[in-house]
Amino acid sequence: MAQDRIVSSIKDQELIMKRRSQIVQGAVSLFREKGFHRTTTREIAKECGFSIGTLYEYIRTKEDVLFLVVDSIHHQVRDRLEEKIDLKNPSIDTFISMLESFFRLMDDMQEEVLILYQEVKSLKRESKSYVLEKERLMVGMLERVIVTCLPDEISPQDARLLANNLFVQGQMWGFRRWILQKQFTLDEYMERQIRFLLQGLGISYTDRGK
Amino acid sequence: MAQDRIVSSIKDQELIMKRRSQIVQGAVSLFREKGFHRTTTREIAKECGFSIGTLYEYIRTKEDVLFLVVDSIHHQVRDRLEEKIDLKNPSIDTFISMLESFFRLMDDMQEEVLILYQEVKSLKRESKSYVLEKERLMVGMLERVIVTCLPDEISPQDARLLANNLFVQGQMWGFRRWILQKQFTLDEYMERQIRFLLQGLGISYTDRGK
Amino acid sequence: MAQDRIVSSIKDQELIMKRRSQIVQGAVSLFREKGFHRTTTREIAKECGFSIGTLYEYIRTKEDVLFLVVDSIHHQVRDRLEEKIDLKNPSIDTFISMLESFFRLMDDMQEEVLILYQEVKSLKRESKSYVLEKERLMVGMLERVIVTCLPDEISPQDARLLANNLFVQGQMWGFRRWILQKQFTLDEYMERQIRFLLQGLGISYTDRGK
Amino acid sequence: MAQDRIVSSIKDQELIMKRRSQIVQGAVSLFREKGFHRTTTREIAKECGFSIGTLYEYIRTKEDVLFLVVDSIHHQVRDRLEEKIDLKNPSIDTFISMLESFFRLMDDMQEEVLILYQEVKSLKRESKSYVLEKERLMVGMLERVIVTCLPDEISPQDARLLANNLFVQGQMWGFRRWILQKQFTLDEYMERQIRFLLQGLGISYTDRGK
DNA sequence: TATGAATGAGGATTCATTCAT
DNA sequence: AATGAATGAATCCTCATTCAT
Repeated sequence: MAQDRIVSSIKDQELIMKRRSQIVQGAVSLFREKGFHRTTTREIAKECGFSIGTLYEYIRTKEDVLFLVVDSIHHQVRDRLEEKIDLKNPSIDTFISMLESFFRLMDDMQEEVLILYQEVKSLKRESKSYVLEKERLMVGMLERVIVTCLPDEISPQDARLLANNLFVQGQMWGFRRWILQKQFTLDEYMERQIRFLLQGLGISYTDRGK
Repeated sequence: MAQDRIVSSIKDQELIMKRRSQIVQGAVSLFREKGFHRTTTREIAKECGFSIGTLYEYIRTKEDVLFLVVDSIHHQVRDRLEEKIDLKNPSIDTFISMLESFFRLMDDMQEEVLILYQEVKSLKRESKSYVLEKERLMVGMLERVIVTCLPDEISPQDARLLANNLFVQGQMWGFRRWILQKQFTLDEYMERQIRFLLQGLGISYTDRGK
Repeated sequence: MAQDRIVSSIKDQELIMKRRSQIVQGAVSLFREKGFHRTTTREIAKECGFSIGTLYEYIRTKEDVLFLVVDSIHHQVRDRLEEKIDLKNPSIDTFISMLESFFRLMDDMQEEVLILYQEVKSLKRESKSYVLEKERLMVGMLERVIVTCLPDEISPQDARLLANNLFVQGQMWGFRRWILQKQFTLDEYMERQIRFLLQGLGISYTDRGK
Repeated sequence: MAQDRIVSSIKDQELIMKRRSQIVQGAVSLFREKGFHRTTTREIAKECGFSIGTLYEYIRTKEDVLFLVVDSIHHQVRDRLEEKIDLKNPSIDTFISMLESFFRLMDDMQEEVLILYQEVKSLKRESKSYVLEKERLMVGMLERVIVTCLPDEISPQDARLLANNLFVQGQMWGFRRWILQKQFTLDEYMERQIRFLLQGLGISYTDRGK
């Protein structure tokens, strides 16, 4: 559990959870605006509605806040993704609809994903490994979807690469919005990405999905 | 010209160019290592081999250094990309070989591209627009390659999206190296990405390229 | 009574005594390790086995803890010294054996004496006077021993100075242990100091004592 | 050289010496007043007449200031002591006069000695060893004086102990001034200490010296 | 032009103390 | 009486930037 990696001087575990979720909420909105480095711990405390001293009862360093934020975002993405994934009845149609859910999720969380993207590098080695491992798991989820739902055999290598492609294309919608969201609506974007993917796999893509 | 956007108190234009290229060189290697925020101006000056005072004769703020760096990287990428692009004899084969050149270029400059990726956000609005505009031009180059070399008509929208995909897949090789470069060699990676692209466009991809 | 100088919000006097002795015990071991300034009130509370809130029920400021500690050490030293002092049968031999007891006591309590030595300065003027007064009493005890046990008349001034010398030589064994305890065993040290003292007073010191 | 143990970002060596001596001067007067821990770096900077930033150009941590202070005091004491020591014509009379110089020196520098006494413990292990080594050297000087000037053979052990006694008696004049300086003038104090020392060594002490 | 000493606003973190439960 | 969460003033230290030489 990520929470356990951060030491607190508070004993009440529930309170820790509550306060930390406040911290994450406050910090996310600040990190969005100004990035991790330009945000001060005082601002974070203020945004959370408590004093600087209280902030430091729940974390040990500023980097801990970043770790909490990054970990929380990962959690959310994974939880929401898991919700949408159903491998019981694999078919092209369910495949497409899962991909759509994925793209919509990435659209919905683009701000958070942007943070993930730009600030993970500021974590210390150890936390970074932890976070990257989590990302690997998420790519793994997409990979499994691909392997399970597609009719023809696909090599594990190809599946992994396509999962990475999809993952990045999902993120790309957010971090390249300055170029993409001027050209496409989300639906257009999704439709095209999915079409290229399926055609790339030799699956005829008529006008299904959506 | 990007250089003109940064004021210097030095008159000699040639000297400015020379010193600034020293600055870029020194800064790039530091930014790679520790990122923009964790690099101090003193370190930059030292790395460049001159004093902090001299550094400030050629720039006005630390952000100027970042701008110079980012701009220089863009320049290099573009120059080296342009070298490889030849639209005189469009064909699938030249298309493939251009893409390969592109991937190799991104492999070669992955450190620099990473900087581009992670630090552009630290630029002030104005510089950022300038830089993003440059990136648009580069995507435009890929777009033109796609439109020109591929036999069948392709919609401008599709071309643009594919250009973005390619562009990001090139960068992805570097910034997701922790996952990709453990799974694939560069050649494997390129081969696969190109294959998926062509198949996605309905072009049979046998064993050409490379 | 020193205890009365410190205000508590607790009514039960016995409880106050009990808790304060816990405080002293915990604090001494921490002050030994890290000194007064580097020890936090939280650490003290923890070491004592109760909460920070409880700690503050029995003292008003961190300095109170230091005062309690210093006072308690003084008390111990005095009590244990008094035990050993017997002026009923004055003689050179009892003199020597009392001095030996004194040196052994200082050896035994060197950690505490060190605290006394290094931290008294951190007390506020008023507490400091109180503490110094206590020290004066202890030097007075040595002084009386000297005056009573030595055969020849000795001027009060000389007696006072010698008492101070002895007192500091006792402490010195602890706070200069890095140099003294590498050169001498306690017995050697005592034997020599006592010999010089007696000879300085013109009393032949053969091989008595111990 | 102690100065070399502290890193500075300033290049001009002479300036470093000058500024550091300012730092020492300012810090000594503050440490006298409030002790090391209660003195802030800002106060030190202000006392020295420069900004906090400038202070930190010449030191790296607050502890460095303490080290500079302690080292400088040691240096002064040693230099001034060395001046007075002349082992060319050893005799009881020169011995006495050297001891008197020593006591006068300790009287003159009692404030500084007090700092030495109370704050050395706040140094980190490494600096502390360095400082204690220096103190050993000073005790060694007194030891040599004893061995050289006294007529009868004296065991090295005894010489070492007496040197320590003298050293501490010198310091004691300052750090126990609240008790000693109320009872004795400096001359009385010296005269007595020297007398006891000589008699302790079996040397008849009439009314020589001074 | 080049240098590098000086500046001080700003930032992360600590910790004695309080007070509601 | 006991608890421990909350507070925020205080403190150390950094670093971008300036300017006299």
